[in-house]
Amino acid sequence: MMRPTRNGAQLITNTQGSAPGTGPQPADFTDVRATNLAVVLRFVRENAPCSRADIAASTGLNKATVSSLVADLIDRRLLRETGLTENRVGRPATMLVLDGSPYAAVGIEVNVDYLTAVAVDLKGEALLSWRRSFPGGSASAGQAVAGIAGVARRVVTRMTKEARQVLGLTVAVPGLVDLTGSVRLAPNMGWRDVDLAGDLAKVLRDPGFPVLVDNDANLGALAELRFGPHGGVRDLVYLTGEIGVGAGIVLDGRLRRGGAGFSGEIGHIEIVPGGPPCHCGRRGCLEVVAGLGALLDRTVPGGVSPAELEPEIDEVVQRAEAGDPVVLDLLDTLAGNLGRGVGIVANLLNPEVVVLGGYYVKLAPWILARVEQEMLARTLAPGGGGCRLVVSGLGYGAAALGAAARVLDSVDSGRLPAPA
Amino acid sequence: MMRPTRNGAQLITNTQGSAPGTGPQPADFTDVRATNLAVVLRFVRENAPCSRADIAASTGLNKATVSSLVADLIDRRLLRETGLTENRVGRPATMLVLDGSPYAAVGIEVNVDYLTAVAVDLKGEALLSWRRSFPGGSASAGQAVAGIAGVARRVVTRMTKEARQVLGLTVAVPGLVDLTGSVRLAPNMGWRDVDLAGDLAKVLRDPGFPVLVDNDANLGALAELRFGPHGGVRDLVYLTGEIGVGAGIVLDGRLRRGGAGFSGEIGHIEIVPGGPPCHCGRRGCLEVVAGLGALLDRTVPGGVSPAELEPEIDEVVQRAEAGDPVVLDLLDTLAGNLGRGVGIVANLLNPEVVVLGGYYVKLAPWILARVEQEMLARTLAPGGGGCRLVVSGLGYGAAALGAAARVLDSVDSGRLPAPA
DNA sequence: GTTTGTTTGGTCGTTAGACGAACTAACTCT
DNA sequence: AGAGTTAGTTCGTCTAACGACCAAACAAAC
Repeated sequence: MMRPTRNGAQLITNTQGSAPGTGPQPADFTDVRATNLAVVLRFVRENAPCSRADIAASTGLNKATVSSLVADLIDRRLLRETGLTENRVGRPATMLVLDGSPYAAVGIEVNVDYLTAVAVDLKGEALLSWRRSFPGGSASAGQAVAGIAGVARRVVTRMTKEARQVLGLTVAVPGLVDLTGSVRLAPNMGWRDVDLAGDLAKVLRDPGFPVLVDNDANLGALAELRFGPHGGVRDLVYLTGEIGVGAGIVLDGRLRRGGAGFSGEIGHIEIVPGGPPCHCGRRGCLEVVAGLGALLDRTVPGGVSPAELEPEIDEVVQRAEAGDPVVLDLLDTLAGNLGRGVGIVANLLNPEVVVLGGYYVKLAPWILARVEQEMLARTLAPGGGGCRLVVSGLGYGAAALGAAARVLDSVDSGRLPAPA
Repeated sequence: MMRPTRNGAQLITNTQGSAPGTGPQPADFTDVRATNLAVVLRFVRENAPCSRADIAASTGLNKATVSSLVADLIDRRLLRETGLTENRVGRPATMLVLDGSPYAAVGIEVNVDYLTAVAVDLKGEALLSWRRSFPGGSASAGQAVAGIAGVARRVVTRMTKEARQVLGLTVAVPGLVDLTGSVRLAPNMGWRDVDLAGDLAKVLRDPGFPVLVDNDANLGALAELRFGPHGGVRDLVYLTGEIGVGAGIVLDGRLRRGGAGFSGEIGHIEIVPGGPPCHCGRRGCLEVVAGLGALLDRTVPGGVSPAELEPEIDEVVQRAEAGDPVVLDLLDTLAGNLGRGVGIVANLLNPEVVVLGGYYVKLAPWILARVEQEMLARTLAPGGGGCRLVVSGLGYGAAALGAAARVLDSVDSGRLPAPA
């Protein structure tokens, strides 16, 4: 068996929210420990059930070190010993799995018309999945905060009843979210400069876990990265197909949020110069030529109300299935425009995978081929630079799931709960 | 004085070219040491001259640890003690500076018509800057490799004569370079699948230093990051203004190359649907509506020969200075199109800075304002999300300088020369 | 000049934690 | 039963950061 190379790992140092301009943090022994604990945790996540010996062989860590790390993780109730292996030569191995029972990660997705809450255990398995209607578009920001906090509280009490400790809460918002978790602009919600993370922490008064806020597309990308069928992909772009279009950008294995946290605003890239007007005041934005709001405006007489997005999409699907030439033509045009947007992404970022999410999933049978064809035709690198176009399998709760995944990510990168 | 927080630094672990899919590398003590050596080295680079006590106070490392690390770096001839401080209360401090004398980092920029070689010392100060004409467009790849190797050899012997050890050589190429340093496609050079890094290493037969190859825009971005006046910027995009247009993308402090290394191909994003044809076979690419090759085709009668790019640009500048309305109009159109490209970048990546490089520098007086205006008008985030547009001050050797910076980067991130 | 205070930088002992080797445990196969 | 194999633990070693202390070298106050 090949011993893995050990050339230059990146230590986890306590640089969570380090000020920009702060150079690289110095490291000490606790960083080594944190790094290795995270390594073992992630290995078990990806290879459960597995033995201490497996971990040592695959990671290159010493057997003794692995034993110590595993004991630590068991103390923290992150791992659990399960049965022994049988029918094998040699001493049977005690297998290890993630302990699903003591913790929960909570994600809430805020939308114009509804609010989705999910909780998952350490393994990422769903514990709870709620969907409530929610007057996000019409309520004030304060009311919205109260509504979100109410749901969060109910989720937390439910988890507490199951004897689970909540490790964190992340809220997904469709809009520009800065790096502090403050919503700078969310047109569909009618929000501007709402310090959602701060307000929520205040309303939940000392919840005992971190409260984060991020963009829905970013969190959708995290959901795909963790729960999607893309083994070990390090460069991925997720596209939300809602009323608007947003992108979540993962490069080298991590979300890239840009200088202020506003990356991924692909929806307002100009695709058709002089094209139809967009609510943002410009013309020909990707959102108006490949977004679903604009599509429905053209297929549904009398315009689209955000609250009724899903049934209207279903109607489009039915008409497409029935072969309605008007709808098929609109979908083909949409696919062409979307393909041009994907082509831009492929040229500029060269991701391994672009995932179509949201309602694009339902429309995939009629748009996927054309989108891919346009993307390939527009990338300089042969074969799109290896970029694959796939359809999300996560359904509509992707951002909420990604919000929960965000919590698990912080655990995986070293923020472990204290031992009992 | 505030003690810096020490919460979660990222250790340098020996993961230079770790296989994709390989999880995070486990860490051991040597990683801690490497991380801290790099921290001290970088601190001195940014704060020279400074004392051991300064380093300890600012980094949070223990004084004893700093002494040990500094001794190690002095052994490796990376640091040097200089004089003592005077006229201060207390014991005078022995000041430390980067030792400029024993090492050199070499960068070579390959272009269609010329070849630029630079060498810098540890401080980044230029030791040598050559520019040779070079029949890159007409020669075969093999001849080109021989030519590059020849120049490299001369630089190395020159450095050796000055008693300097060459720490590495990086070659900048205008084209698609994969992650192994193989040139997949360089239209202007007429190259396809040339394993430049491998071939050079072979021709230089065991040069004793690593030979890397990267895209010219990527390396331009590194040059801006290290030598440009952008203090501590973590998200930056560099645009090359040559015959074509390329982008080098830095996010969270590091180059992001994409899954295959082909990121940054902004030149072949479709800006004007149905626009003028591009040599790549498509229409309306940024390159043909904002590239300098296309500009010169319209201003210089009889088309442009790549070998004469600079004088022709100078002629455009003269005509612009003279107020030639045709040229001014063309430049304004170019600026509008370029601004749309920059707007795409700002929306998608939200960099703190976009740097215009190459020959855009000479044209800046006539294009900068319009480019910025278009960029701001097209970004969803207010104020362009904080994105500043600046002109490079590095001149034409930016990619070569960045190639050398690439070598220094690898030193800064822990790849230190062995002690004497 | 003497004293006092301040700052630098080094020494020494402590400690965390990874590593290697040896060892024990528990099984299968012959 | 014995040989072979694999798992996991124990123990001693070693690296390197850390805290405390100390001597050196200066300025300022007296």
